[in-house]
Amino acid sequence: MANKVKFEREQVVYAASQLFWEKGFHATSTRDLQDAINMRPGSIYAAFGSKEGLYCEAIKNYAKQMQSLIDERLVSCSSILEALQDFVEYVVISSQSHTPSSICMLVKANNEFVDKDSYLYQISVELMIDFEHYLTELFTNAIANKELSGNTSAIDYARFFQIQFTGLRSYFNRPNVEKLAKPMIENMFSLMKSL
Amino acid sequence: MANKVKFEREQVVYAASQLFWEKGFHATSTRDLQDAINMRPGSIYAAFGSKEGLYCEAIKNYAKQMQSLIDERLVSCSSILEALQDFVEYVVISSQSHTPSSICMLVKANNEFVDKDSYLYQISVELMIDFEHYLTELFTNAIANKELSGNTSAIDYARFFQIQFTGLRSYFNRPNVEKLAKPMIENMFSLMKSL
DNA sequence: TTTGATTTTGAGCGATCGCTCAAGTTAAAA
DNA sequence: TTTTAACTTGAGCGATCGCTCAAAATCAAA
Repeated sequence: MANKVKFEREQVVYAASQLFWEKGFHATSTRDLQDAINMRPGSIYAAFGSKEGLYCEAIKNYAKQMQSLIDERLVSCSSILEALQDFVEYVVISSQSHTPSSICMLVKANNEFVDKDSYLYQISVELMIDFEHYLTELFTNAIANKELSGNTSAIDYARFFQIQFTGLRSYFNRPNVEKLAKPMIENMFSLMKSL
Repeated sequence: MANKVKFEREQVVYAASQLFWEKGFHATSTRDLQDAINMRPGSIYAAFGSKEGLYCEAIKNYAKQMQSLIDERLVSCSSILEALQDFVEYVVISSQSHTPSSICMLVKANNEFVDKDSYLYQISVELMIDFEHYLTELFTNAIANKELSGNTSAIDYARFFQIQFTGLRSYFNRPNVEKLAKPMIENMFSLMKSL
């Protein structure tokens, strides 16, 4: 052997994800990253290969963070829809002040990487599809639990959820609309239940 | 006097808006712009002051393009809701192949400019609010025409429209979902009519 | 200890960035 | 035709970009 790495990979990737989430890929410089994760270029490139490599781990880390937020609520809430609504309210309302951006990092990535052949665009699509599958499982269970009618398929509920959620997060990325959030989210869920 | 400018400002700004819309502000280099608008740096900076100055004119031009798309349809369609639905179908479906991005340039700008004090972020908010006011007028008329119930206020219809529209455009910025668009848009409008 | 494989460091490379400005070109006014 | 103010050109500036690599530091094994 000889020597061991001195950084905590998980912590470093998390810190990088926060910065990339806030500023996007292009507007985040490697100098910004050096400061944020407290590593020198040589170590960064030994560990992650490139700015793109680090971004790739960062965005995957972000996707996990999102799912964890839902998973926690599935444990503490008494129904799947309640957990989802609590999750949406947390993301759109409560977390605003201590989160890098109102906008989903996957959506930001999907918007930013214009070249459809690029690796990072494809990763963004992959992670969004993963999330849709995850939601579809939840809605499958919600239908089985009679929380939702079976008039709409689980995948269509998942699509509906993603569109509403993305639309809401986009809408609340502007000043002076905070008070509208709660009723709009309630509206989203009552619409969903009426599908 | 002495000499006259040799470029058509409107055409140049339009060409710049297409490039900025596609690639975003940070990923568009001034060399890219030079090629796209066929001007040399000296002329560009004499006419627009800075990359930011040109972007500013470009995004305002984009907002006008959007409103024109609706205005045209208000003339040719027999109701306001029909015009809006045709507009949404055009943007989400028909225009996909010859448009720089599925994503609204205002939304892209709003996502990209993180610093809330920056001029370009504020412009993006301003233009979104302008568009919301424009929509509110349309929905005011639609309510007066009995195309929509008066149970919901015009501004709330406008907000609903923006959230759905943004969510849809985001959803369709991924491959292999084209066939879902038409029914989803129909769903959006039938939901809106049921509000 | 000493050794030596491994990791960390940071000066700095070549490329590209946004932008400037002196020189050349143009055309209305004299 | 000459003058002259306005416009266009493009070489290139200083700054910053993503990234490299030789040297220094580190620590398990000998």
